[in-house]
Order: sequence, then structure tokens, then C-alpha cells
Amino acid sequence: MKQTTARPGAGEPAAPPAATARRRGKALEQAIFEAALEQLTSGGYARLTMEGVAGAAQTGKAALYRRWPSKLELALDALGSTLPPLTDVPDLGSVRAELRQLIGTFQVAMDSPAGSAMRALMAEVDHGGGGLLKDFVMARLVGPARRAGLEVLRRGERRGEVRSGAVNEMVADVWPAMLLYRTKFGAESVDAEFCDHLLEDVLLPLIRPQAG
Amino acid sequence: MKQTTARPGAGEPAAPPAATARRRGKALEQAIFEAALEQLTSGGYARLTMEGVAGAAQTGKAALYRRWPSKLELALDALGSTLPPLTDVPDLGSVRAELRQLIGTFQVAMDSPAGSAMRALMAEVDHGGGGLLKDFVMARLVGPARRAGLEVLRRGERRGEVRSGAVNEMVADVWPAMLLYRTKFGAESVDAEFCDHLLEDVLLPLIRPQAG
Amino acid sequence: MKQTTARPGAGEPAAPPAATARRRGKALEQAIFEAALEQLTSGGYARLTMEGVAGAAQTGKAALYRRWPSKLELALDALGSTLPPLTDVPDLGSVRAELRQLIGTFQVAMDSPAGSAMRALMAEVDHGGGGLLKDFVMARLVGPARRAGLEVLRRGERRGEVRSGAVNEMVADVWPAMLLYRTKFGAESVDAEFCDHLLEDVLLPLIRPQAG
Amino acid sequence: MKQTTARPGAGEPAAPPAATARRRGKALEQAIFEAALEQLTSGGYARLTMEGVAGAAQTGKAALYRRWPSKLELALDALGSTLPPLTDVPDLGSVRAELRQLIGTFQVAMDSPAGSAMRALMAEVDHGGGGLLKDFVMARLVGPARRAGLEVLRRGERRGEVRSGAVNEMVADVWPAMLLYRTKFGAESVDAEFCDHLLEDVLLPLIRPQAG
DNA sequence: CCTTAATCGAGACGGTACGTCGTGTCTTTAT
DNA sequence: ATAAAGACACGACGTACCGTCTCGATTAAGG
Repeated sequence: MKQTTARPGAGEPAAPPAATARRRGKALEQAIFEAALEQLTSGGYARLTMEGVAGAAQTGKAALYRRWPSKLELALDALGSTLPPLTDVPDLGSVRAELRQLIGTFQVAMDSPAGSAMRALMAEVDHGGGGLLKDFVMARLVGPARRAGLEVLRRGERRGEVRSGAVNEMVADVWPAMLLYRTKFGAESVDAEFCDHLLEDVLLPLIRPQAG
Repeated sequence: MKQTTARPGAGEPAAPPAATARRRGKALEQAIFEAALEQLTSGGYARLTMEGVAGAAQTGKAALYRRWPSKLELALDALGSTLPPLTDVPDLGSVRAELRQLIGTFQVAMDSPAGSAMRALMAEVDHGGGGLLKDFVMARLVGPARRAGLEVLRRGERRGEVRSGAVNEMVADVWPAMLLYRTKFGAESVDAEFCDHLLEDVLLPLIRPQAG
Repeated sequence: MKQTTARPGAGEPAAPPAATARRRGKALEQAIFEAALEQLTSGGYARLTMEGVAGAAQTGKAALYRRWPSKLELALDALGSTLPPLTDVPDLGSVRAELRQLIGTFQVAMDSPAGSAMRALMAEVDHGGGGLLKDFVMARLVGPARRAGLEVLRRGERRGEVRSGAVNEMVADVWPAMLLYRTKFGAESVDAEFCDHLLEDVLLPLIRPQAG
Repeated sequence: MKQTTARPGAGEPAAPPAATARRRGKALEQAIFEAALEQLTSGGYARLTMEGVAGAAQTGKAALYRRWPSKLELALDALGSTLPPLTDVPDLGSVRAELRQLIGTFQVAMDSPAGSAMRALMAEVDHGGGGLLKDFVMARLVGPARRAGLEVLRRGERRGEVRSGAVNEMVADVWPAMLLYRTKFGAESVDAEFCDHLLEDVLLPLIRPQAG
């Protein structure tokens, strides 16, 4: 009458156990991250489930909740563990070249698997994420982008390539803003052509010295 | 094996019914929209549940699913029914004044209840929304914003306030991009000061004629 | 955004209409009975749904509820319209022959499609059916069976084949009781062998004159 | 997109929980049985709903579906847990006395709450129940009844109270068949008078030695 | 013959229950 | 002590029918 349920370990003692030695600490954490990123990348944040991650990582939900109080925290940590840092731009001689590289780096990063997961996560900013996600994005994405941009602009200012007074916090936000905007609402993906137009039609005119 | 059978005319003489006439068509739709917007505004998209909407609108879930195949579709329609259109900007004599008004209108719209719901929804762009949400945002928010901006800039170009060649599609995307960016990642809300800086430090320098 | 719904009669004026002339009165009733019996026979009472009957009979639910207040009433009426009456048994010369024919008739009737539906319905006796189903079974099945049995027994009594005093209401219930019992709980269906045993081992001993 | 997110330690300091310790295994099962039997007894099988049982037993539907694949299975198990076994009849000296007691025991059992639920369930035999309910009734009701009856008859045969050759499988089915038949179709309930008539007019004549 | 009223076909409506899935907590068993 | 597994209480999901109701379209009847 009752369902069989077939508790493992009841009858057959051989099949499942000791497939791999029981992981703990960092090894377990790494497996969880991989499972979480896989789900994030393939299905977005919505289809990232604690149950699914536990299953894919061959562990129990308790192991997750012991480490992260919520799905968002787990996702953030998983992402943080693979997202490559936005490195500073070396002196390439011209603002144009340096900005071009900055944009290109950002673009490539957002097209990577980790970037895909990142984009999936960013969607949650307005939600229950509260400050957590916003902080994360600021710390890992927007902050470095702005900082690197400011450095490039200041270097150009010292070179005389940049109009005096053109460099300020807001100007440094223009290019990440445009890239994220394009990512979310643009018809196509962020391609090289877009980056060129952004550079030539927006960024350079914005900082160009006024009169030859 | 499910029916109540409760033969008509058995016991209770129809106590609860006929409280209000049964709504249909547009009337019902409107009630559903109101309930959905209330939930969207107060709890965000995550706390918008079909069950909750049905309950608040005093109807059944079937009435929802008959009209919208998913939560997102419902939310979009509900939003579309209240979101005020972004009207064009009249000729105010100067590009600065017109851009200022454009930005202000957008800012006010995003701060309204409908705008709050809108922001809550935008988070879903990357998700299962597929093209739906992207299309909606393009049609109702970004598209009009870009169009209005382009018109203002072209008018300024005719007046000679705008540097020749400065007006293109990408430039018209700068101000909505910056506003949405600020909305999502900025520390504080979008206030008047931010709008002023955006105008003075970014938009005007970008289009200003080269020879002062 | 909204589902299409495609109201018939909106655009295309040609396709669906006038497939068959609209039925009413007896013709419609007959179609409903057929649909109901089909569902009763194939899936039992549980899978007989008003919605399904309306669909299969190409009519609306209102046409059903206008005629029958409940599913049970419909089922009963549908059944009543096809169930053949249990005719009386002619004088065959011996109680054995007459009882044998009585049992055989009953058995055949219960094996027919209508009988299958009948069995499906009988299950509901204890349920919400209240007196309705019980009355129906009594009037159409048990009553005639008992009556016909009593007549056979009395005829036998007059012939002297039946022990004096053996005939009473309860004895006349034995054979229908045994057949229904077998129908519900017996391992196999009611076959000829079973009928023979019932006759030889139970019914005849029960009424046989005591001493040769 | 479904989670509440409601971070732990946010607002309410855990008001409702820990009312009673969370039940598991047998304890939970018992509570479910009680709830199910209550619904079965009061409203019949039709008004026994999984949702209702879960609610009354203060658990979730998942806990039910984890154990029983369907309502019928649950009902059967619940019933099986309370239905008293039909004990064998001791030697009382005469077949009449022993049969009387057998019938009486059965009658009392069917009038008990569990018996009421049993009757409600028996209605489902012909339905989707497949063999399940049939098997249950055979194992718990009909089988023991037949077995006990056979034993009584054989004992009587040894005593000489029973006509030689009168005892066979079919004869042992007569009294349960008559009782169930009466239960379902009889005008009144199964009372003492009916039992007496059954005994005197049917069972005893059926087995009485031929030579008075 | 033409209006008028009834009824038909279709399906929306407000509900209840279904069976599934995921959440976050808690137990159990075996390392 | 912690890992793996999964039960537990809960809430929402999307579907199926219930019985009531509205809405044209059709059709049988009465004037």
C-alpha cells in the first residue's frame, strides 16, 4: 500500500557509497561554486535553486545554509570566486588607445561565462537583494571600471589630450553606463562596432579640448 | 469524485453570493491590474504572486491564466495600462532648458508608483523574459526617451547651439543610460543635483560647438 | 502581450458555422446521453465530467444544468434510457430451469455496456447519491430481480418443487445479493460456472423439500 | 523568482514556530490517519481531500504524497490502521449460536465509525481503485468472514448439525453477501431482526439435514 | 410572414482541489 | 563535529472541473 521509498543503505550495501571520498572545507565549497555557476549561467538567477545546487554538487542543503544565509549570498560568493578583476590600463600613449582597451576588456569580461552569470545577477539589484548585490556590483564591477576610467582620463589630462575641467566623477560613469545599458536593452550584443562608436561619438568628443 | 454535490436548494439560502455583480471583460481586467500594481509596487516582482493577485482582485487564478500566460506578461500589461507616455518636449528656446525638462520628466516618471513598479520589472530583462520585457522597455521607455532626445538635439542643431555632427543615435542614448545606471547602482536616488551635473558636465559638453 | 483568444465570429465568418443544424429537445438529449454513457463506460463515474459531456456532445454546460441538477441525475437518466428491463420468466416447467434463466439474464445484462455503466454507478450508492441512486437501483435492478425471483419460487411452490414455507422476501434476495457480491469482490467475472454453482449449491438446496 | 528572501534575523523574532516539536515518522503518520478517518467518517470518501487532511493534521501535502500516491491509498491505510480484525468464533455448542454471533460481530463492526468509513470506501471498488480496494476488502473483510464461516460450518458438520455436502465455498459467501447487499440497498439499516431472519430463513435451511 | 421568445453553443467567471516544486529548518546516519 | 541525505511545514505554481452567468445566433412558435 505504501510507497516503497527504498531507503538507501537499507538493503543493498554496495552501490552508492564511497564513490568519492567525502569532501569538506574548501574542496566542498569549490564544488558548490561550480554547481551554482553552472545553474546561474544556464538558467539565470531564477532557475538557480538551492535544491538543484545541492543535488548537482552531491551534497545536502544543510551544507549550503551553513555557509550562506540565502541564495543571493551564495550566488554572489560563487561569482566572486571566478570573476576576473578589472585590471588597470597601462600607459599606451593616447587616451583613445587606453579607453579602447578599457572598453574592450569590459566587453570581453561581460561576454565570458562569469560575465553571463554576472548579468543574470544584476537583474536582481532592485529586488530583495537590498544593499548586498548593489555593493557587490559596485565593488567588483562599477567601482574598478570608474577608477580605471578616471586614471586614464587624468593621465590624458596630464598629457594635454583632455580638455581641462572635463574630468569628473560623472564623466567616468558614462562608459560603464553605456555598456550596461546596451547589454540590457540593445538589440544586439555589445560588439566591436558599438565600442568604436561609443569611443568616437561619445567619449572622445566629451573630453576633447575645445579649440585646436 | 471531486464534486460537492450540494444539491441546489438544499440548506443555506445563498448567503454570500451577489455581493457585487460578477465583473467581466474590461472591468475585471482593471481590477486585476490594480491588484497587480499594488503588489508590484509594495513588494517588487518577486512578491507578485498569481495567487495573491487573484485573491486581491476577488477572482480565480483561471481568470488570470486565461489572459496572460505568465506572471511577467501580466505585470507588463498592468504596467502598460498606467505608465504615462513620455511626451515630447516643446520648444523652450534653448537646448539646456529642453534637456533639463526632458531629464526632469523622466526622473519624476521613474519616481512615481508606476515607475517604481517599472524599476522592479526591469530587473527581469535578462531572465526568462526573453524579448518580452526588453521590447516593452524599448517601446515604452527607452524608445520615447531616445526619440524625444533626438528631437531636442536636432532642434538645437538648427538653432546652432549644437556642434555640427554631434547628433547621432548613440548620443541620444547617453542620458537615459546614465539615468538608468544611476537608478540601479547609484548610492542615492536620482535627485535634482544629479540631473544638473548630468546636464552640465556630460550632455552639454558633449554637444557644445567647438569654438567657444 | 495578451493571449489571442481569437473569438469565433470575430474575423472569419465562414469556417465553423452550420456544421450541423442546431439540435434541441429530444435530439439534443439523446446526444448528451450517448456522450455521458461513453464516459461512464470508459472511465467510470469519477471520470464522467459535465464539461466532458458538454464537449463531446457539442453543446454547452448550461444545456446540461437546465435539464439535470447534478452529475448523478444525468448519469441516472442516461443509464435509464438504455438499460433493458428485466423481463419476467415464463413457465419452463421446473424451478431449476427458470432460476437458471433468471440468473443468466441478469448476468448477461450486467456484462453489457449498459451493465458496465450500471456497475460503475452502483459504486456511488453510499456517497452523496442520497436516496436517488438507491432508489434507481431498487427500481430498475433489485426490485425486478426480486419480483421475478419471487414469482418463480411461488410457481415452484404451487408445483410442489419448493418446500412449503421456504419462500419469503429474504430468500428472493439471495441470488441478486450473490451476483452483486461476486461482481464487486470476486476474483473473476461472473461466468456460467459460477451461475451453476450458485444454482446447485445454494438456491436449490435452500428451497428443496426436506424429505424425498 | 519565487523566493521570499526575507533574510533571517530581519524583523519578527520567530513568533509562531516551535509550538510543538515537529513530528516525524510514525507520530506524523498517526496524526494523518486520525485526520483522514475524521474526514472519511464525517463526509465520506468524496469529501476526503488531501488538502483537508494536510490542514487538519497540521502538515503539508508533500508529506502525504511522499507516503501515498493517491487518496485511495491513504484512505485504505488509514482504515487498515483502525479496523478491528474479525476474530474467529469459539465453539458455542450449536451452529445456530455460532452463526448468530458471527453475523452479530460483523453487523456491529460495520456500524462502528471504522465500519462507516469502510462502507464509504467500498463504494469505490469499481472505480480507479483497480485491484487495490478489492484486495483490501478481500483481505480484511470478506476473507476473514468467509474463513470464520467455513470453520463454523465444518464444526457443525462434525457435530452432525449440518447436512453432509452442504459446506462449500459458495455457501460460506452467502451471509457476507447478504449483509453487504442489505447495507447498500436495504431500506433500513442492518438490525437485529434482519440478522435473525437471515439466520432462520436462509442460513439454517440451507444447511439443515434433510431428514427432520 | 414576420416578430418574439426560448433555447442553443460557447465560454468567462469565482471557486476548490489537484499534484509538483522549492524554500528554509531539523533529524538521522555515517563517517 | 561535520557531511550527505532527506523529512518536514509551508507557500506558490499551473491545471481541471465545478456550478453560475452572460452573450450572440438560431429557431420554433404566435399574432
